[in-house]
Amino acid sequence: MAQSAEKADISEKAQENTAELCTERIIHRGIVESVRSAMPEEAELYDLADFFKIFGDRTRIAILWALSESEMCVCDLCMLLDMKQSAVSHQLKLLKQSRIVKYRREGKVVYYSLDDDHIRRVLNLGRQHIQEQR
Amino acid sequence: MAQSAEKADISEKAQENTAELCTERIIHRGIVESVRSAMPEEAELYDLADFFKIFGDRTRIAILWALSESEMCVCDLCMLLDMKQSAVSHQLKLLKQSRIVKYRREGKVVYYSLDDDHIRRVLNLGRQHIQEQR
DNA sequence: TTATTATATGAACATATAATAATATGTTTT
DNA sequence: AAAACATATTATTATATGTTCATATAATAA
Repeated sequence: MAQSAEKADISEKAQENTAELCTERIIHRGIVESVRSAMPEEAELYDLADFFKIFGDRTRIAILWALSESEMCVCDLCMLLDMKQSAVSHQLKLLKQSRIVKYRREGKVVYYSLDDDHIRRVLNLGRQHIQEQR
Repeated sequence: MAQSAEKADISEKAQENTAELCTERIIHRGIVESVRSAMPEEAELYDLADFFKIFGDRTRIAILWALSESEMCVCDLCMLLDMKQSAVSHQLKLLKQSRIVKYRREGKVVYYSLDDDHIRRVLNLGRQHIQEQR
């Protein structure tokens, strides 16, 4: 009843503008509704994606891997990774903003390290995963 | 000796072309060398980054969150996420290629689900992390 | 067979992102 | 104070990525 009403609604919309909305029919209404109620808020989806996005770059993974071995300064990272200082600083800024690394200053030198063991655990899960896929 | 030779070499290059190489001085040679020996191969860095990259998108996170609740077909996902079917299929293809989701066909309908508990653990670690940051 | 439905794919476009060059900032040393 | 140095930032450019449209494929029903 509610279902056929909605179907009518959908085909109406489809006539107006096929491109505007998802005009698919629901196949498993019950599942869709129960999953919908388990979905988080928009902001949480974006935060979660943004968190993982940081790990999704070769340069940042290299930096994180290095920092998982030892605290390092920017200059050391440049040399290790054979990269321009500004490129390294850019990535460190992102890592800093996401609270994935922390830093301490000692005179002119800034030392970076992993923010907490949480980050190390995420890294290790990823390492495990790709090991298994080989 | 080797060191001063290298320095001379670097400043020479710097004169020719400042942009060519990392011209920074090494501050902590010992650390750089020991970390260098702990770094993985290039391919492993890329694989790890590619793995996390998949989680670094709102749409894919939404799909994964949904699939962590229940197996779903493409059509259901379209309705749940209010997205075009082709957009959903494109993302499912990426998830499939990375072996993050698996699928089974039942007639015309294709059901997707998380590939293994590994994926669920990665997701949950991420969820925990952003919870703590709030 | 043809029609219908569910999903997949290719190409194009718009946006996001990483690296670079050039420059600025902040710290120490002289 | 000025010079030297380590790091940060801004603007730009090249590349990567997500969504859309159009179309293709696969399975079922008539």
